[in-house]
Amino acid sequence: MSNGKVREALDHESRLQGEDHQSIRLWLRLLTCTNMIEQRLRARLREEFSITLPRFDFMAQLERSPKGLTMGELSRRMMVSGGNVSGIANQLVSEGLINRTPVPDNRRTFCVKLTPKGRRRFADMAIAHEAWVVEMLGDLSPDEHHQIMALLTRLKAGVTDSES
Amino acid sequence: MSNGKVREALDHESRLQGEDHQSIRLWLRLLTCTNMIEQRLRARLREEFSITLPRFDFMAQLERSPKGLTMGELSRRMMVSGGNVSGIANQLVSEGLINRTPVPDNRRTFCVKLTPKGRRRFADMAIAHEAWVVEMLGDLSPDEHHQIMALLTRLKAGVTDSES
DNA sequence: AGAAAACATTTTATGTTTAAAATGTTCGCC
DNA sequence: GGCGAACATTTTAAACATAAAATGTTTTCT
Repeated sequence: MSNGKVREALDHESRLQGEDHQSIRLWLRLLTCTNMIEQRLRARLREEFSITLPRFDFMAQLERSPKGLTMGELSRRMMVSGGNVSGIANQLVSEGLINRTPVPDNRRTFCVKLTPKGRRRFADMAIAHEAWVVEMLGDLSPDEHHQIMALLTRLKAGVTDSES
Repeated sequence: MSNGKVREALDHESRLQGEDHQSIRLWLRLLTCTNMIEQRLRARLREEFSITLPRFDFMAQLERSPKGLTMGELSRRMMVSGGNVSGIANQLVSEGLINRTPVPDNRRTFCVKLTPKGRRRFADMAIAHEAWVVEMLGDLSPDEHHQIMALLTRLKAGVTDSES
């Protein structure tokens, strides 16, 4: 955070216009954009497919890894706690959309995969989901897409670096 | 969503490289960045001040509107459901950090404000919170800040427009 | 081999979030 | 004035999320 504290101390009043405040505004803007999109997707998935966003995300991770994933890997990729993944998995298993098979050479882990039924179900949803995202982000030109991706890459790296 | 469905039908395989997929990737990147920052802030607020992020956000909204806000307005600004705001408000009232006063000419609404105690409490947290955000986003130059803000503004507008 | 550390997952308890129903209030309109 | 629609909020039930403890498994070290 370099000079944040110093400026805070020296210049308490004009801080509201300073570059520190800029970071807050950027963070809030980022949060707003993400929340808007997320809520829209959540509502539509519920309306059209009666599914929740976490369950959809879970299935999306598996679709992207046809060979299957462990619970821990799913937890890491979805950035949620292990217990949470465990609960969602139970529901999807009971609906017959995924299965948990033991791994021969490591009895601690499960390999989680989409069932054929789960794959079919997900395929339908994915087409609609992609269309919704394209509809929301489609106003940006390919060039703008590139720019914002590049900047978010930089941002992500900065956040990662800043972990103590 | 323009030509998404058409390309899907004509070119099922190369779609993975297409511009539709680009939108998905951008959305996922956005989500990842936001989640990373959000989880970091959530953990630190809990460690240092034993407060949750929603409660902090609630107080931040009130700090920004010294004249007070209604529950509905808070719900809209925080982009969470009304019932949620109601629950958080109850907790903050019981801790003496906010108060809910009836509005004379409209008995449906409450005017919610920070108490002096709430204002003092928030001030401490806000300084630390701002430092954390600056630490995470501070790697970006002022120029990059501007660019990404401008692009997110465009993005936000596009999302808003696309609501049926 | 056997103890201890590390690991992967599940369970438990607590708390948050949401959608939808319920409650109470205001406004428009006849 | 009173009926009904729209409004603001709270309550309720179900889903989701987390941290911490518990369970069972593997690895490491001696």
